Amino acid sequence: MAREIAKAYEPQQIEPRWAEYWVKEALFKADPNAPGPVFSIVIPPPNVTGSLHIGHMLEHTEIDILTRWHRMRGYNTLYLPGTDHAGISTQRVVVKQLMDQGIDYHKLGREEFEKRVWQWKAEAGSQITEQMKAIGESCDWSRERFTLSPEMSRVVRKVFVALYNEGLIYRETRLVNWCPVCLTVLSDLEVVHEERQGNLWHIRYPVSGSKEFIVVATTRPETMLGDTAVAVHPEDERYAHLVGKTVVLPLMNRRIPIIADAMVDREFGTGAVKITPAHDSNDFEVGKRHKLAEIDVMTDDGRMNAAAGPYAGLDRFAARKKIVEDLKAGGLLEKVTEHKNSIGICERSKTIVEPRISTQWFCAMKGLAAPALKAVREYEPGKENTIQIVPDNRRQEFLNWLDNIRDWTISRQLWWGHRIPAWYCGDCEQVIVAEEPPTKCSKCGSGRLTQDPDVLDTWFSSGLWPFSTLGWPEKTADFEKYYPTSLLITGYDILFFWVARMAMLGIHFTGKVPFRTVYLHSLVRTGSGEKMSKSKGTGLDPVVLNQQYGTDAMRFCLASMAAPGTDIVLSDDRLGGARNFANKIWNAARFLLMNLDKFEAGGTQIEELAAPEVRAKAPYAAGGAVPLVDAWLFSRLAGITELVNSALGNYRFHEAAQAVYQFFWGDFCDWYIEWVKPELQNTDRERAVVAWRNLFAGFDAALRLLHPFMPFLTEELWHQLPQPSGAKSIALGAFPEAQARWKNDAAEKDFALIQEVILELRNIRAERKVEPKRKVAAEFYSASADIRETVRQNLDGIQRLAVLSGLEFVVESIPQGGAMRSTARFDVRIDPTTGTPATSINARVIEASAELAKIRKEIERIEKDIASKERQLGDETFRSRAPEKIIRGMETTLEERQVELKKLQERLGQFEKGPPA
RNA sequence: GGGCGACUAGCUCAGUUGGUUAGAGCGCUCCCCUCACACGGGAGAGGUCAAAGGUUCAAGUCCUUUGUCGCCCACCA
Repeated sequence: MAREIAKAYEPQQIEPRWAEYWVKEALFKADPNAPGPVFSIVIPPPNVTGSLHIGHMLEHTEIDILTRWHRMRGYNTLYLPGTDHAGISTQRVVVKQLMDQGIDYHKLGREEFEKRVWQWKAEAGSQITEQMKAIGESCDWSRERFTLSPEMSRVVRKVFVALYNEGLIYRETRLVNWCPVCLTVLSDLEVVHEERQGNLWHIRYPVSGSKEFIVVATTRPETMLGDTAVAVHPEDERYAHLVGKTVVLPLMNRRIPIIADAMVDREFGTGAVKITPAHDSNDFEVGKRHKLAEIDVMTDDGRMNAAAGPYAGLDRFAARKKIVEDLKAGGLLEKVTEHKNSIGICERSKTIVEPRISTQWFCAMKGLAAPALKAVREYEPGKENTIQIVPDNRRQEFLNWLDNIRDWTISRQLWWGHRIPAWYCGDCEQVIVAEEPPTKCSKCGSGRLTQDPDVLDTWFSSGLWPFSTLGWPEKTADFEKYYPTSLLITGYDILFFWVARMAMLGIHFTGKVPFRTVYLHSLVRTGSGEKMSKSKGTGLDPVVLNQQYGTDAMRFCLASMAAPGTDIVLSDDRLGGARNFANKIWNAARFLLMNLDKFEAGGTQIEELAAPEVRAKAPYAAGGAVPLVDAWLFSRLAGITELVNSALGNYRFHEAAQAVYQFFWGDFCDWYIEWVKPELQNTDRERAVVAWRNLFAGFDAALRLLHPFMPFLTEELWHQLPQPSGAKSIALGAFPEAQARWKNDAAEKDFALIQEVILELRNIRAERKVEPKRKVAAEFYSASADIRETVRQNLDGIQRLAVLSGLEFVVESIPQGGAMRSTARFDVRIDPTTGTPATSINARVIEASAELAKIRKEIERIEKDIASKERQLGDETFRSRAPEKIIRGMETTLEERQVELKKLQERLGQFEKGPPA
């Protein structure tokens, strides 16, 4: 049976097949009755109409790595997928789409509009989940959820009504953040602040019945049309005589009072402030204190309204311009200065947010925040009902925010979302809040009821996600088994938007924290440090990258860069490196497969290699002893496995990925495979079988270690290699555990010595420009009998990997100079006459002088090192305080350094006598 | 105005509790298309860890100050 696979790894040929297989076989369907400890994770639901971006790719890679890792370790694992209706952004997308077709969504009417959005959701909504399937995320697709599905909506209504009945949800008129483009109120979090260079206009307000002016400074002249007072500080002597008088509001010719209020900063501007309660939150407070009128001078789309008199109809910025001109013309503009201030921008539309008086629904937060605060503050490993936040520095951020939390504006003037379950009676003042539509007024019995037109902030339903998706409020098997979820992986940019709200609502409604740990992943940034964004054209499209490099390479690359707490800048180089790694793995497997035939031809059933019990017994001994290289490999494997398991347990993806990389490429391919090649063909059948068994067991373990990072590649290769019949997927197999019996310090030390000997020999060859294939004679010297013995026992491998015709053990130290190298423990020399003869004299002189300089530099470095060590070791305080291990180690190193120094000095002496042979 | 983070090899970045000669990928130099892999193999060069001070037997790692850059929070007109 010929086992041939393509010469290079071609992910496009492989990925779709396994992606489909995993879904079709429902391999990752969770079973609440299955045994094992629980690992459950719910996806941060991406926007239903969105598509996968690079941030998702990182997030989902991390989630899937941990999910697959836990599953392989025998956990009862659930990875629950789903999407978010994403109220405001979805509505914007559909509105724009309609606009492109020349349709005004207002004219369509609410019902028809909602229908169109559902239609759009049906068409576009599966894109992101299809992509998730295509990149092989190991979700349980039978449990897919959507925040606006009937089931989730019922939970939303239930929660709303409960909070209302508890008095935590209320309706009130106050100054809110208004987006004139989205035409809805926004929560504080949806307003992003930006520092911008603006102006401070100093405007003269004439004092009534006097020739005096009071000068106010403002950054927003257009709001003066709604001024209802001018305020000064009560103790400001400059204006004391004016308090109680009135001014004539310029342009409007309205008389407004001069009042005294302590909120005024005497140092700022002129010390006199215009008060516009309807358009500034500070002024709103002042207005309340002084019972001032609130004059809204704008329309909901940011134009001046009728109250703005002659400016009505102008856009707010046009009005500003016009007003400034008019003031100037009237001699009322004293001066204009530059002023930097931070302004609020709508997160979605990027428009400047307008503070505006409006009646909205709010959720009181203080009471909800307290238990969440407690759960995070009191976290300790293993402590029930507390939440761990990783990385730790985000924890303080979380606590600070919750400490200063303000009420949450939960209503939105949108059509796409969970409609607020509140009805207003047309015949009395009654407000009815209920889970199901009421038929008549609970107070007057009237049937004239209208439902509140607004919908809920999209984060309201997301806030319920960890329990709404698991069947709450019913005590379903899923809820009982998988809640609280084990872990939440999400971006730190939505720590407050989402994580905090889930924590609060989860604890409030279920009495338990919704997740035990929150791991906040990095953000993927562009080369210039910005957050990647498709709209800015700076985003990398993961679908394109997956095509180009393969999903596995992409995943591996992201994982290897995902150090907690630092952002990621992705580069083609880095992706290419990961792709090369995938190819390396592929080719190592190819090597195994190509040789399997030969092995089989020798009469051994390859099925034997597939048997788990055969693999479990590795490393096998040949002739009574485990060959050094095998003992070394499995000892390394034990170390790497330990490291990977501990790194993944601590969300240190990069450490885990890099460790596997080094192991596979460096240890397994460069050394192990190269070393065992001849053994596989050994005419001593028993030895060959041992070599094969060990090779397969080693490769099998490596494949499993790699699987969470590179699921497609490993699944494909796993199926190509002999496996027990009936085994469906590497994903359902066991993850390696570090075996105590694999640990072998002596083997690691001995093989490291062999590697060093080979390295030094190759080094001389390269320096002497010996042709790669030319076998040269070499000499070896070591004062240590142990070292000599280790080298003697591994002579074949050394000769082969260093391309020697023979290695002679000499009894005396090899004189310094010529084609030799020294370390503290041994000397090696090659016979230059077997190498390539004479380069030109000129070249030799240059080389010699370069080497001389190198030797001198090295001597200098070692002398410095020796001096520092001698000083430390001679220091009594050091000896008494430093750990024994450090002292011991330093002493040994010092001895070695001294030997090295002596040899180098000898070498230098040789050089000075004359050029080397 | 507060708070946080970054500054380590030409580039992009690792470096958990301070402990013997600071690492990786890419790039660079030299040699090789050797029967798994040129998406490869072999051998190298390259860093006074942003600056200054301090703590310590010992500092890339802890403290202070400064500089540059980035982020978050905050109602200063």
